[in-house]
Amino acid sequence: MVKLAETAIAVSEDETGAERFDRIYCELRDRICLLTYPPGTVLSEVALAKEFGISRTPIRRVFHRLEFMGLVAIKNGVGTIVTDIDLKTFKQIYDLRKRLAEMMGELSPIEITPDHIKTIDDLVKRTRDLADKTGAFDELALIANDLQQLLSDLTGNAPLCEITELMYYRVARIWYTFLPQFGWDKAHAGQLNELEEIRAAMVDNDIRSVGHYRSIDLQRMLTLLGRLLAEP
Amino acid sequence: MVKLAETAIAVSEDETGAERFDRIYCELRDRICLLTYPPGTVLSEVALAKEFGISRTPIRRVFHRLEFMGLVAIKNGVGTIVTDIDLKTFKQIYDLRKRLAEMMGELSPIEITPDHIKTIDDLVKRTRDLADKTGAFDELALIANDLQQLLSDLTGNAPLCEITELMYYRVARIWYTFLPQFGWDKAHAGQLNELEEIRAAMVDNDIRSVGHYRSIDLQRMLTLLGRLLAEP
DNA sequence: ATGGCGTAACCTGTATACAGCTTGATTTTA
DNA sequence: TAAAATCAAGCTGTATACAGGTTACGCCAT
Repeated sequence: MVKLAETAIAVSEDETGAERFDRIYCELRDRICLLTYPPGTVLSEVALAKEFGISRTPIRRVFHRLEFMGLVAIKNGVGTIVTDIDLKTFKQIYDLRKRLAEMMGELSPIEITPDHIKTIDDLVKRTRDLADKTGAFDELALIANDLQQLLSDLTGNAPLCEITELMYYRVARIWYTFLPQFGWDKAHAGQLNELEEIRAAMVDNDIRSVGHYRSIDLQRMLTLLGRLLAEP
Repeated sequence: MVKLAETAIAVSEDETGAERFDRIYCELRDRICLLTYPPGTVLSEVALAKEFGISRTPIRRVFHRLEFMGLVAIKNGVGTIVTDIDLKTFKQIYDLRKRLAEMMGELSPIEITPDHIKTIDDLVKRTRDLADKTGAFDELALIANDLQQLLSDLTGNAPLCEITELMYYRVARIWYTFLPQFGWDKAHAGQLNELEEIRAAMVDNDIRSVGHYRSIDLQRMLTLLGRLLAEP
């Protein structure tokens, strides 16, 4: 059973409409990214409406947002289907993300605060604690999500931040699909290595290097993947 | 009276739902970008529903898309308001667009076809014909839109193409706001110059230079704007 | 047995009534 | 007179019934 971040959050009584929209949107987005809904899954408006105790209308709004994010395809008369990504597009997005990562340090960089350091320290610790927990890929994925969130906070150029997140969530589930094939030790070591590189750059208040390391790690991922696909 | 591209297009009888959505979306997007609906305008769901002869539901879908594109802000109980952009965000987007333009030639560049040359030739001609038509800023804007469309066609990396367009439309109306302040001759000469530079690069089948010139012109725009804002 | 057709089940799309929110004008009250 | 409360108008948000599209199953004819 996949543990979802939002599951534990109690729904407040006086939740506003926009808040509820965000809550459900993030919930479904995470379910897709963590493969609770693997590619090809048909999502039902009525079923989800019932689950969240509302009508189809707000669910449809969330669906259209997910469609715009590229996570689902809405087909009239058929259903709303979790999308898959072909390898060519996957590589294109990774190439793009590498460039966007480099830009993080170059376009309106911001100051790194102790809070940021605290966050990255926490992520490093969480990852270290997973060392012997072979196969906990879902927890690795949650850490990756939080790292992306941290990098977003470090991105001073708001539109750059926005499209970086867009591209991250668009391929997150595909990355997650391949993760187990790398083997636990390699996957875990890779994540830990990236976190520690980024942490070191953050301690030096060197955002440019943060982006640089991120970019290198994306390339590393591409290389690993290429090797994996070439072998069999 | 602003001449809109879609206005002349006859609505086909057997138009599918998705086609109608695109048609209305493009129509409203252009109205916003060409300042038919200047920033601050309150758009009415019922009025537009009546204009297009449909109910509020599909109009609402278009509104939510426009909101996601950053062109309107939907406020419960108030209305759907055409957004404005502060100068800081404007500059951030231009900085970003400069980088994205450079990438066009570097990420999966495509071959330039005679059709592409034909399109740019046409744009150059249209611009030349405007030389003595002082004050035809709206036609200049339509040409700028078509140029952006052409550059999208030349972008092999699909996600890059997508976010480039996103950023273009987000600031297009702001650019259009400042255009008259440059004076007709300067605005017209600038546009023509960009088109001819890009055309020359295209004839050489040199996409990298196409992106480079685009980037340079975005910088030129920023410089002009900075001078304009510094003077008074 | 098999090919084609019709139909039922299920999906999204649309229209519409109603609820909830915001705002500003109007009325009431100190 | 001024300030506060009230109300009305207009907006978006939600729920729901119905329309339209797609698919797959089953039936029938060949």
